[in-house]
Amino acid sequence: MRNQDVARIFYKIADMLEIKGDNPFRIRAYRRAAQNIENLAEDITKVINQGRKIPGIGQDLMQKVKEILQTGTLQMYEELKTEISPGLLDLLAIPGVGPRTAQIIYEHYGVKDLDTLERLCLEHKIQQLPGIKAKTEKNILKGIQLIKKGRERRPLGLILPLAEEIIAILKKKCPVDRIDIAGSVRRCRETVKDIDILICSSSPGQVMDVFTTLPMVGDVIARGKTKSSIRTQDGLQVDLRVVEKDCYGAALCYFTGSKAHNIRMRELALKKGLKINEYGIFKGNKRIGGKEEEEVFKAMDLPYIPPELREDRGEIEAAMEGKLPQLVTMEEIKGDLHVHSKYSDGAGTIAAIAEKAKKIGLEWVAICDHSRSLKVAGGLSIEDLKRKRQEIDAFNRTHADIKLLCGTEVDILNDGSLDYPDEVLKLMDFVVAAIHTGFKQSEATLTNRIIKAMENPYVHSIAHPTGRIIGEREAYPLNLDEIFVKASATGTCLEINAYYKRLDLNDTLSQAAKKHGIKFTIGTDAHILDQMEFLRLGVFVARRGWLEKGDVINTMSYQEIMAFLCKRKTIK
DNA sequence: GCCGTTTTCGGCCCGACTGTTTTCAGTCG
Repeated sequence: MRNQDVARIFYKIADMLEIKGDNPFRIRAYRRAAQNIENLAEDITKVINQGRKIPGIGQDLMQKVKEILQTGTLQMYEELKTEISPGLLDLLAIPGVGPRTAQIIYEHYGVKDLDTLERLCLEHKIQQLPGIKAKTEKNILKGIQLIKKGRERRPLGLILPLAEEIIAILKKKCPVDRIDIAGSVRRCRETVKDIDILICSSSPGQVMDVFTTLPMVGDVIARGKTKSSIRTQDGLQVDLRVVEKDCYGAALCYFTGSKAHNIRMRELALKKGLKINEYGIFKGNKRIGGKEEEEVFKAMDLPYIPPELREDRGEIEAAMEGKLPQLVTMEEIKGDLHVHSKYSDGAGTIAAIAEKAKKIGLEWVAICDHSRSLKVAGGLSIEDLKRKRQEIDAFNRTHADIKLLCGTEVDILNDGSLDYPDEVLKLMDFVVAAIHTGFKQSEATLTNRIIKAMENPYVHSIAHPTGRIIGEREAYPLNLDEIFVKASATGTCLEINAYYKRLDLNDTLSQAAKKHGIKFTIGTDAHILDQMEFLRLGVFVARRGWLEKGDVINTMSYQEIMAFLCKRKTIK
């Protein structure tokens, strides 16, 4: 039973209690517990066996967690399911339909699935219900169609450019004093559900006009004086808030979230006899600040907490103790440690990759092509690899402003051996080892393959360690504890793969690995030149994983990293 | 159901917009 499975049961219980009209704080307790379980970087069974506490889980919920782990379910949950049809929960998923509306529809028509509800809407049966009229019925219909189209979270790497485009248009067409992306995009979550934008302007009406008529608008959901929401033709919701200059910082805090972080901050404020909302910091009725985000934290006697950390995963406690990390920044990154070239399945020549790296502002880039057995990806023969070595050496002799590392992404074969012999690996500046086959093997087999690879002195890092692909493929089963211990013992780095669909290791696993003293390599895994710009996504993951400059070897200069990588080879 | 710098009971974050109302409930973030 995985953490996610336990969390899912608690989320469902919360939904069902909500429909029953239970105590809202009890409902919140279940959601908070679910979220905290979801965020655990370690297996919940292990955490509980060691008697460690999980925030938001008291005596009662702890008992329930244990019951789930032992029996695979929960009696209370099973009982709730007999009271509340699971189909009713699906109604809650419709945007615009909350517990109240779902309950009314269910009571009158016993609707259990979206198709039936859609038919009833089309027959105008829903608008005959108490408190529901034509407009609401139409909105429910829209919501159903939206769900059918898929309202899943989307990768940040695809959404961020859109958010930046909207900002650029608003800046161009309206008088803008300040403007920022807020919400989960600002916190750099790996996937996002919507885009939040905060703006301060001398002409709010004009801002709303421009916003609700943006070229990508498919639908205007709401248009108010301070808040408007649109849905793009692609079905993505974008919310815009206009705020006064003096509230900007407080509003930015508020709309950046996360919700869990905000709740903690507000609770903290209450204890200090203060109140914070999106309009500022208040002592009684008197506003004592809110123009800048820093003021909000300062009022709580806290240092500034970077958006990437605002998930209520311990950042407030760390801030109180003065133990916040100095997060690694994009400016500190000197190179990319995983780019494919034309030698294998990449599209760029050595020279083109170097040129692109220079444009991005890098000092060096490691070109890591696939190894010989990965035929579908144009894996290099030993002869071709040696040719590549020569070309890169020649390039480096004639270029001072950008340096190339000759690398390989060597396959970890089914028995854990590597796809090139040591005498070939030895010729490389940088070796990142990866599993590309046998995903269906057992946890023990897969774990042992990686462990064996880490024992090879020429292997510097493990590429995309868990193999997950966002929205497409689950991580393969691994004993990550064992892997972290081994990585630490052998001095092997772990990769944060920055390709927008991978982001692997992810934030919480990176944070867990850091506790073992492991160092990280960030690589874009770019197969076309433009993908090298995903580098920042890798930095976002690192920041969300609480990593500092010293944890990420991409922050080293060319001389430093060459020395670092060389040292690893001589350990044997 | 959790939790403690108003601590073992009594709190628990808070405001905008919509739609259906005629002062407010529901939903959302």
